[in-house]
Amino acid sequence: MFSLDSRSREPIYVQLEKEIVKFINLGVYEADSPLPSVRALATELSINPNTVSKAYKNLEQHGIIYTSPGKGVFVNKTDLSTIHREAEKIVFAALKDAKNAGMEKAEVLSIVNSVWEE
Amino acid sequence: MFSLDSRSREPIYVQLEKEIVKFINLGVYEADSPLPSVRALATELSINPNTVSKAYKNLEQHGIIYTSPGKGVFVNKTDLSTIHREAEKIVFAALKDAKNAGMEKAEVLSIVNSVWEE
Amino acid sequence: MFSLDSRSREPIYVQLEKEIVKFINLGVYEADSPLPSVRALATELSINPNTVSKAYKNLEQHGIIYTSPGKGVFVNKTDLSTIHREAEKIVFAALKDAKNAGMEKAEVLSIVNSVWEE
Amino acid sequence: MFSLDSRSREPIYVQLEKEIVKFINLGVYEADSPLPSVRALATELSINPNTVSKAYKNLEQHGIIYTSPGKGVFVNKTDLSTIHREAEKIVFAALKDAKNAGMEKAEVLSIVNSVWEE
DNA sequence: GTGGTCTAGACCACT
DNA sequence: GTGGTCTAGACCACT
Repeated sequence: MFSLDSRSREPIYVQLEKEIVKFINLGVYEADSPLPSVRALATELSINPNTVSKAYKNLEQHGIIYTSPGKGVFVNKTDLSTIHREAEKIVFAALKDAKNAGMEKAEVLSIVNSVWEE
Repeated sequence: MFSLDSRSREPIYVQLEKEIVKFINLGVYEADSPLPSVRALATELSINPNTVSKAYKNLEQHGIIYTSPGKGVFVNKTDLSTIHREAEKIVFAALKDAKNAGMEKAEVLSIVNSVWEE
Repeated sequence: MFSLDSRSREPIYVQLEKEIVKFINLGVYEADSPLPSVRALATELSINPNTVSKAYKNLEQHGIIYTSPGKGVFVNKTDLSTIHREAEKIVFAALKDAKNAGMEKAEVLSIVNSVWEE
Repeated sequence: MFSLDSRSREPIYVQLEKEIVKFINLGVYEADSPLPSVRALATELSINPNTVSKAYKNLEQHGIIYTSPGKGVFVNKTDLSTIHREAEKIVFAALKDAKNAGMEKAEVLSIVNSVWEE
């Protein structure tokens, strides 16, 4: 299931959001598939229900999932454009910082390859 | 001088570290050049001396600068290998996340170009 | 609990770091044990939370503890190699100074015995 | 002449004191030998005269040198007992810390040998 | 509740 | 003048 790293500095709810988006992209969840309930997921991942709630709420605001009160949480028809735009911003910022830190274009390209060739 | 964005989510001391590294990479500061004193820089940037101190201390731990209490802060013979390795990690993580978020390799390459061609 | 000497020339945060490492070595804290919270320890030791934070942050940089913001501070799987190397450097420097100050090898050996025989 | 390291965290005046004591121990300076004047030494070492003054003053308080107003600074009949006792304290403290940090007796002995065998 | 960031301000050692 | 330590206190994000 979703893998989280409690030792990481990245907030748990952010990790969880990324994992869910990843699973949707991998096709594990299709449109209208149900996601685990807040309680169930919290128990399974041994984290605070508030943390799951926060992740779900954020994903809902991005239009990635929707909640049907009394029924549960479901995956939306996949429109990942907001997620996309955010990812672009993050990549852009990371690359700009890397350039300022003296990284060469060739280095970045080799990292890009290592990530996308695997 | 160093440009900071107080409204950014990124801590001021982190922004300051990046700015200083950038300036060193640009050749503005050479080995053994003095950096502005903690107090002077704090006044100029309208931030607290402790915040400047924190940035300087972190840069010192990365071996980028050295500080002589009573004399000031100086740029080290530039060994940016640790900074390099950190930048690599950050870029790697950002790209992995972007891939998981559904970003295509072509998209990243175009971002890489936009950053390095400027 | 941890004993500190506010009149010592040694900074409180350094004393605190040494005390914590000592306790870990004594087996008082095992891997993943929680350390007292920043606030709790500050109150108990009658020092400022920032001072505790500083000690914790340094120990984290040495890989001895890890901290999950929102959850607490925990002992890492004990890899004390960096601490070891630092202790070696300090001992080496102290002995070299002692030799230069005219101390005889026999004297040092008797000090070594007095420390390790207890 | 005396070697100082401006990058070290150890105050310059302390380094200077140690160097002078070392030279006396090595027999470079005998009883009643003149030491360089404050000004001359400050110029030669490119440091602040106040720093030299401070070192001389401390050595005088330890009975290691004496100043003859109008004549200069001279080495005393060598009674290094206070220096000795201080070195002992420092070594003792360093070894106690090292023990608490998990260092084994055997390790220390090998360090002792490496320092005294050379 | 938890730790992280930042400010304001004091005091100290060193040059 | 310089940086280092420490306190007091506010505010924020995360669980």
